[in-house]
Amino acid sequence: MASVSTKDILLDTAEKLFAEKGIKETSLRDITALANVNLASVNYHFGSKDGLINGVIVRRINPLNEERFRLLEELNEIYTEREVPVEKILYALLIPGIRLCFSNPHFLRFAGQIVSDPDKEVYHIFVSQFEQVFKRFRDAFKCSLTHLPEHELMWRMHFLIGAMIHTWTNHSGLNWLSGGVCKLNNEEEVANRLIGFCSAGLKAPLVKLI
Amino acid sequence: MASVSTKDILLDTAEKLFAEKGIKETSLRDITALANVNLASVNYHFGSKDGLINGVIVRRINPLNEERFRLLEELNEIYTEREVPVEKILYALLIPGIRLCFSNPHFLRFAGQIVSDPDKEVYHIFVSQFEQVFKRFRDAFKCSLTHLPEHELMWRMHFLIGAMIHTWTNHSGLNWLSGGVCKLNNEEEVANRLIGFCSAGLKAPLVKLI
DNA sequence: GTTAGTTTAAAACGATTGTTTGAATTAATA
DNA sequence: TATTAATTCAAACAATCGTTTTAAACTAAC
Repeated sequence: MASVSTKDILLDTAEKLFAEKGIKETSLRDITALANVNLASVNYHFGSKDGLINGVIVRRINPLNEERFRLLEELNEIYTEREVPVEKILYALLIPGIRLCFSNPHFLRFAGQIVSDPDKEVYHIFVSQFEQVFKRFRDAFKCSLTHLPEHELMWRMHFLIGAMIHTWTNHSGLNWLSGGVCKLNNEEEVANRLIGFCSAGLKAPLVKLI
Repeated sequence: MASVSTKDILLDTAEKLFAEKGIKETSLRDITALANVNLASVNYHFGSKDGLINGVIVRRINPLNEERFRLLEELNEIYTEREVPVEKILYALLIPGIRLCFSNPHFLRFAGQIVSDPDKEVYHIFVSQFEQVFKRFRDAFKCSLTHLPEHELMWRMHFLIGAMIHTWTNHSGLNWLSGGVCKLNNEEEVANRLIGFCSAGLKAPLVKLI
């Protein structure tokens, strides 16, 4: 009992292989072989491969979103009556994911695959979890960007979410594209750059539509 | 001969199904059944499934990138000696993809899957094609954002690429997240919003790193 | 009209997939 | 310790996959 359970070993190994090889490209035999457990244990503990995928998601997603909400709550307590700076809200939204990228390089690469997978019902599990986050932070931004029409705000949130997800999944790609110039030294540095970019985008003057 | 060739029917059908169901989730039998051609014709015309995937990519990628370069060249001819506005460069980079999204809703959803797929060698085909685009536009931005250190510029390009890809793959997701408020009326409108967001991000003041 | 090259047809191949089975083993309980 | 429940194990299952094969049909040039 003091030792790590088969269930946890499966979750860890699946998370790692899903991120490295892709979800569809990873067979249950790959996972159980690397985890040194029996093939049937996946169906025993999780019911199916989809159950395992689901298990990998929920283990990380809830703490991630709770941390976002906690940070946002902290801001509301500090900035009573005053306007919360956009950068602070962005920090609450973005830093939990970036921290997770550094502490666990696997999960959010795996998450990125899910977001761009059009078929899976797993996609809806993941995105529906994000719906609450989107709404809470939309309301927070609304209070600090009062001049911005709501649909314009949501467009811009859409773009920043794209930058966020791409940072999750492809930060090794930037190292390559930049010829090694852009390195990922620490999480605060990445967060600051992303926040700088996105806050400017959110605060941009309204575009004149033709 | 005047009729559409089997090869083209296969490319069209594969592109459509890859985008709708996912690459791994689409079997050659799915494709050939919908295309009303024989199963073996895939291997005859393309050698393998990977060959077909490759065919779907190269048919669209080259015209896309050529259009980007053409628009960039036009700018260089117009703005001789003068600084090219960042918005104009962004337009050259972004509008070909957005136009493709509207004229062909399938391909760039398919492309989004490839970008977030860590395993496939198809990924490298796709990304290596983008390497030239990245470098050409990096140099263009460099001339118009002279105060910005190169590595900072590349970070910001990384973020805008994320916003771009997310716009390709998930613009239906925004419609859903926004509760139908954000609609995709026409390509120029989407482009203007994305350009507004990204140009502000590129021109943002330098962040002070701790 | 014959022939050579190209394309399609139907069937089968071998490999891999997620899943299930039933016995063996371990752990927990009383 | 005896009994029960929980877990692990090796093996097999049925389905699906990409690919290959062999024959038939078609096209175009001589």
